[in-house]
Amino acid sequence: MTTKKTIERLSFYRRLLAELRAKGEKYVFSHDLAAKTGVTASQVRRDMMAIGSSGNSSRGYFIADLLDAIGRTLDPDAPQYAALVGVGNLGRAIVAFFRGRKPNIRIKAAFDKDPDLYGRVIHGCRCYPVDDLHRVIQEKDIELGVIAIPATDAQKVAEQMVAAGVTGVLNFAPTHLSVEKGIYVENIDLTMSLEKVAYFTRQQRGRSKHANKGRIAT
Amino acid sequence: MTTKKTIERLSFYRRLLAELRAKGEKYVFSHDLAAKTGVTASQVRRDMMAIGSSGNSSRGYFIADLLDAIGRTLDPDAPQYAALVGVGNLGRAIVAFFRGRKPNIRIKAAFDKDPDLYGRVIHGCRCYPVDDLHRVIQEKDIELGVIAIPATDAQKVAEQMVAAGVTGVLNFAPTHLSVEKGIYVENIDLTMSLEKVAYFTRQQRGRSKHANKGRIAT
DNA sequence: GCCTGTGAAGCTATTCACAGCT
DNA sequence: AGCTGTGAATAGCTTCACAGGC
Repeated sequence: MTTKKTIERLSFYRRLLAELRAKGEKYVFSHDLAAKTGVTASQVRRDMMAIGSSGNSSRGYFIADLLDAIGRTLDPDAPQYAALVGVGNLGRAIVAFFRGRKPNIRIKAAFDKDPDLYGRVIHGCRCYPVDDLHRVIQEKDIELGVIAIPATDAQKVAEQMVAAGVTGVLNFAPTHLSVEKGIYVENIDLTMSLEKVAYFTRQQRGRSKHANKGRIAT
Repeated sequence: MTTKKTIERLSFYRRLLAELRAKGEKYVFSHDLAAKTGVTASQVRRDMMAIGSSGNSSRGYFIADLLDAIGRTLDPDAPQYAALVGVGNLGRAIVAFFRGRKPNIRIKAAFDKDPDLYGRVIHGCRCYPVDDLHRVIQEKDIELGVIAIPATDAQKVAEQMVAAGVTGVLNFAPTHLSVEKGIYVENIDLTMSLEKVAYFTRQQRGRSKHANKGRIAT
């Protein structure tokens, strides 16, 4: 089975592999990839197994094969569209960040309650009033939602999105979204992450042994 | 032991508890907190145990006690300062986001290689050239770093930060930072998170059973 | 000799289930 | 009756270690 943690690492390996390919490399050993991504060699091999990719004892893994296999797992066959709610500082940064990055996963509409934004195009993405959320999501065939608004309004917006047909949400609001089964929610909580860094940094003051290095943000 | 996952949940419980307190509530049961945060009641009780907080069978947990105990665990005794590198869209959003949010964890300086920014104050945070990184980090007694620059430059900047005395890093660059033991690194990878949402959303198309709800971004 | 693929072992995290309290 | 605290059970994830291949 392709588990959550494996999916995260695949996304990570892929970037590395793409770099290697760009450098003209053809093959890679599990321990190379491991060293570059900060995981163990066994882990890399297990992950490759999980996506049905296999290497060869003398040359390691064939990079083109790996990239194909990872693509088959991670990339949608048909494009998937996302809508963002909350065109504040964070929302704009998110739109800018994803612009053109993944051709098959695109933020196609942005919503906000500030009327000054209606009709404006922010980093290539058109803004709509939240009232049009249902209509626009359905018209544009959007299935992913990105929530970048204060915690107080997040639950309501999530419900509206789901009602309109969204089945996966990336939530930046520091609150638990309660949604029906079958809707996938991924949370990114900036405050929590910073608190975590601050906490473990304090823990490590002095005794620098058994370092508890954070990994890929899961 | 207070493990990584527990720390994440504590940060989360705290927000809920603060809201409850604001509403005038005095006590809370583990299953209430559980329902509101999307974890199980046992989990809540285990977490409270981990920070040495205990409840009472008839009223549940005393909210003020929990908040104290969580604060003792999560909050630094003395303020901890952070520096951000990369005053692009994302960097600005991060600075704006944290501004005034945690009095004891503050972003005190921002660095960028764009000379137009030098001396400017972005969302209350002064910008410096990256060349001044070492000096400013030492002068301002900064121990946390936030990296919001492209992957290509991230490793180099991380090394400079560590050399200047930073011991914990929040990394938004989609790359593995290789740092010496004893330095804590927490990664937030936006591309990966969106890919993950897209992936699991596809998995759930059709069969909506055994929903694989994402939790707190770990 | 050094690599992959993988069963088995080892860890870590979560949930169960129930004794004990109020 | 319904809650907390917690040993024991379970589930999930990672690493070990080694057989087999080039």
